[in-house]
Amino acid sequence: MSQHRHPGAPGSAGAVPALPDLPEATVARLPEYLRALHNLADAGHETVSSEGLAAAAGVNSAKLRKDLSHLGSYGTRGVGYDVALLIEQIESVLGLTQRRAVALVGVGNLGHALAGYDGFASRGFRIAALFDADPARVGEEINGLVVQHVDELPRVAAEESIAIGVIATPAAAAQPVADQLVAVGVTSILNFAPCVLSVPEGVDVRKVDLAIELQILSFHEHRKASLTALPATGGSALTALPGGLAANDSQEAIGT
Amino acid sequence: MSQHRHPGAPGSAGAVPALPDLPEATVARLPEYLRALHNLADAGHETVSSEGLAAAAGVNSAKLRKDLSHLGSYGTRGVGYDVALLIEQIESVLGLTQRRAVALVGVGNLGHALAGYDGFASRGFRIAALFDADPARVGEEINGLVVQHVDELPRVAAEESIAIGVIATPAAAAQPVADQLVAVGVTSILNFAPCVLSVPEGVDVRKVDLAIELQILSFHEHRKASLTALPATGGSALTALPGGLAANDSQEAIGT
DNA sequence: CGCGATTTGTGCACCTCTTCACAAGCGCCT
DNA sequence: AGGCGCTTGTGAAGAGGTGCACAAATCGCG
Repeated sequence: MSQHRHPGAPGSAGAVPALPDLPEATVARLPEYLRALHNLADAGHETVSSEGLAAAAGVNSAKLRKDLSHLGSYGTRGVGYDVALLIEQIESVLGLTQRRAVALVGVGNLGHALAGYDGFASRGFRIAALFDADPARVGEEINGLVVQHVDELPRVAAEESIAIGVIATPAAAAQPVADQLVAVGVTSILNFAPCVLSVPEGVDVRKVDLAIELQILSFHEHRKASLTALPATGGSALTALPGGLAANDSQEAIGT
Repeated sequence: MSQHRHPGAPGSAGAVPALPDLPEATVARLPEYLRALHNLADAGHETVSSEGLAAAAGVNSAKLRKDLSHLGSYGTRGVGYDVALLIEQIESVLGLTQRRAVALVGVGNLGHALAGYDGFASRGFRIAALFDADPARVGEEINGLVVQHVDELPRVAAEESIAIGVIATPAAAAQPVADQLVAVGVTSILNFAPCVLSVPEGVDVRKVDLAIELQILSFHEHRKASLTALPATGGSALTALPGGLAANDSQEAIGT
């Protein structure tokens, strides 16, 4: 994904809540905890144990405790974590206290859906501008926003203080678009195009490739099929799939 | 544990002999290699070095070589890898020799886009059926497929030999849908709903949460901003941040 | 006021993944 | 034939992540 090296010594803790360099794996899980916490808060819970939160987030409880300990979170032994406080802490660490402006480039099939995805707005982001290179698409209004030509990017980026760029163009157009985003100062890019982006140091790129996810699933499907075909010494026939779920297979692990 | 095996005829991929248990990290990268290889093949390359392929896939060359060695791949020292052969090998390992049928449940905003996403078809998958629980959406035709009611799932799953289920419903509906998919024998699920799915052992779930990706980017953006705002501690000459970039001086007002 | 029940925070061992560095192998050129 | 340059495949070291198990801390209660 993104290559990170954290130079220097972050030891100096001023009056500012020092931003500890969290393990990347922890950072990737914090949003999941946050979502679970919001659910718990909506359900009226004021505190939650690591066990309960871990279950809601689908992780191991020890892992969760270690993750939270990394950001110096305050739980209470014998009680658990204060839900509201923990939400505040995680949102602060993730930088969600300010609503970041997102520019979406490429309003095709997928981009159209992303533009209308309300999950962004509800979780701290504001889609501030839509762009496309196709003049036929410029001017179209989606969700209250008018699609602009990608050449307008420099002006709009400055006006709207774009913090994150989302690329939903065809693969061939992705690299030029990324270059343009970088040129106007965007240092975080979410790329849906199936290609590798080359960006200067200091720019973070995360990639989401829907077909890759399916291919990974395909591998496991393939493997499972070849396992049932193999002479598994267990003996019990795994024929009936819907009815009996043979919990005998302890080797199945869903890794992510 | 025996992972070095010589298949008889690499040219014909009939019944796959033995599936070596690849590291999960390797499996996740194989699709990326595959995409890069297809690009290279289209560009007319017949062979490629690990260095070249690694660059095209955006990874370290040593990592790539180790990944390929895991699946017993045949490169030629001094020359590189045969592009066509490698494509065949990877597709065989990923189980892409057969085109798998995918059922998509939830034809809302995102699901609509997924139904029309041609990246699935071009990479070995066939969207075989669309479902929704909303009667108002049933009957709609998308990309040549008619949306059916989710209650039709058992019948259609059997008819179409559904191998993979994609959930693009709201979070509240995701778990029941997953249960239904599992009940009809689906053992691989790609979940776009922002929630944790609980499935029996032996069922693989992969999750894609678009907002989480943005939140991870937000964290890095937040960190970068707080780093530039901090006065550089003396002596650290290696903090060579990109010089050519316009420094985005958005000062984070970190509350006390 | 002390005790037991409960839950956090963490040291430690294990495991997976990454990266370096280099020997072995291959083709080409002289 | 022999040497030379290039590339693969891999051993080994290191880095990072995971999960167990337990001490420390806190609350409620008798």
